Amino acid sequence: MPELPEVETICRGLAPLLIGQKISGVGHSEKKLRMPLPVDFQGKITGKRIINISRRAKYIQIVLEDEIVMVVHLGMSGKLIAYPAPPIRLKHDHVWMQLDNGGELVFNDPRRFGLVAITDASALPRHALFAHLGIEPLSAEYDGDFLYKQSRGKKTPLKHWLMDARVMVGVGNIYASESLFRAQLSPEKPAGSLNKPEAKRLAQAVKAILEAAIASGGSTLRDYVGAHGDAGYFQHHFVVYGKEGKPCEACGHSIKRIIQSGRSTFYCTQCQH
DNA sequence: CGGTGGACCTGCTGGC
DNA sequence: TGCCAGCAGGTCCACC
Repeated sequence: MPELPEVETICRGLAPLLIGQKISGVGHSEKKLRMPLPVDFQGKITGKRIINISRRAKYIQIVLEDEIVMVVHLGMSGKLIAYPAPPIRLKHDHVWMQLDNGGELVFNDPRRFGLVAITDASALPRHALFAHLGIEPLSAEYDGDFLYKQSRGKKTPLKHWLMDARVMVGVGNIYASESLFRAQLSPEKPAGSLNKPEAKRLAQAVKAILEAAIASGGSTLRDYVGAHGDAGYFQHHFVVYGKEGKPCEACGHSIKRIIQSGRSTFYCTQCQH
């Protein structure tokens, strides 16, 4: 479901609602998520105060007192919502945490590709979920030179390469297509065939798309909502994603949909090479 | 090692 | 109206 801009939006929305609150009670379903909940999940977080909220890749990190970090990944369909008062239990609610201001933080995920984990802050970088993650695309180190070097020798199509979290994190199916259109690069072009100007264009395009999406509060397609349960609106700015058969806004040529690694890719065969 | 394809889930939509 | 194929914003793992 959510890519970097959606996760970032959720973190920014949750921070003022959660920081300083104490988790006074915890409940959970018995359904298996991508990973089982930690042993003694309730015991590990009950009574802890929330110190900070941050994002790494598509993971939400909720830092608790005593150097404990609760990690939440939303998978394809997850939501993490802070309610001002205890809500009615919904189908697919998997974890709910009462806060000492009377509110409740709820993780709901119909498809259960998401997860909730607990780790020590000091162990976080070496945690299996984080150890092999690539660069943050909004960091200063992410630039044309980086992409050029990383892509040498790679035959992988650009679209798939952009979504490889071992190279760079946060770019998913929507923003990969949108970024490649902006960079005027074909999703089928082998990553290793990028020249330096193309790599620079791609780095700038990815940053620009992600930043614009964050500024719009992310994209709401089916069911993504932010921390307050509200929708983003970057979907209205999609240029190619979901636009199969529609005219390219640059040249008027019909937008094409292809399948790459089992996922839909949208692009303009006239503008992108 | 690199690349592909499937697995993990539920829910919604569109075509018949 | 009902049914079913196809599709969905992610990640991991087995296999060639």
